[in-house]
Amino acid sequence: MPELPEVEVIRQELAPLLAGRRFTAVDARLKKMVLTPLGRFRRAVVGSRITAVRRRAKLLLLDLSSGWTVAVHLKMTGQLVWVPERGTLRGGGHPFHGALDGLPNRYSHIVFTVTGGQLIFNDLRQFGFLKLVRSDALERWFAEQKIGPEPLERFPFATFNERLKRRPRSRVKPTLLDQRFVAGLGNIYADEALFEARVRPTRLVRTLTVSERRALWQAIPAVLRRSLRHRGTTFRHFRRPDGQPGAMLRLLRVYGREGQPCRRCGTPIQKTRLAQRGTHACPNCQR
DNA sequence: AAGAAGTCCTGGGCGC
DNA sequence: TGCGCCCAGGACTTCT
Repeated sequence: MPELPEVEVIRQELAPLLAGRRFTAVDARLKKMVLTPLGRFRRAVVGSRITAVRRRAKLLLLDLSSGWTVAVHLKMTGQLVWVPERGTLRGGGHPFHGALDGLPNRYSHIVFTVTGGQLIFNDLRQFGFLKLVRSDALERWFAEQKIGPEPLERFPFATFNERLKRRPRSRVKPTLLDQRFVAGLGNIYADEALFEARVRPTRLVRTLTVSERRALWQAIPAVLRRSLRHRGTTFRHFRRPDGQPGAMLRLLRVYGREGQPCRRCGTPIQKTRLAQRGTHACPNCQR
């Protein structure tokens, strides 16, 4: 469930906490979470300094002084929590399934000891992963996966429209969710962007008018930036590195609002299933 | 080539 | 009170 804004919030908040610190130990309690052979992983990480904390798509990237980068994918329930040697975690009093109680706990699958604290990878559903990639081979790795353009960086309409033209027969929402089409959207912000652009999620790409394409192209970064300002959406599991939730949930316009009045026209928001995903839309203002 | 379905996994919420 | 079932969905794989 962490999508681009949530991963970016983690990056922004983790970067000053980790910059220049050194890994002194790695405790891989659940080995399958590390996609790299553990001996190699440990040799690259332990003793290395963290030189940068970056993000590409939904991947968080920890650049190390050893020339390696630890790529972290949180998938749906992953969390990266910073526990300082002295200090406390604030849960924020949000409804939560206990995954931050008493860290490290049964969901803490990887525990990094860092000078000054611990960096803990929690993941209730164990879908997330860590992978070691040579820093100078990262771009090649992204290219192999065909990860699409970053919507908050250079993202010209012409490129967006060209990409739409390549998949005329696809429905628009599955297209937005495809990381090869555009990087970083997940179920929440795909629904939010379609609402913002007043486009039905089931529309075939080839039927979108130029003004609808433009509206969608504008809506994507607008929705992501708005979430970023509010430090992301905490639906269940998303936590910032200090354990606090994001504040975007109550500002969402369609996601999670089935039956509630559309904020534009008052029509009850409908929830349907599209490509095996819960899909929220206003049946009146999305055409 | 697109789309449906299966896969990983746990806990919450529901009906009975 | 408790059991069985479905749902949540990121991204990959397999089948149609």
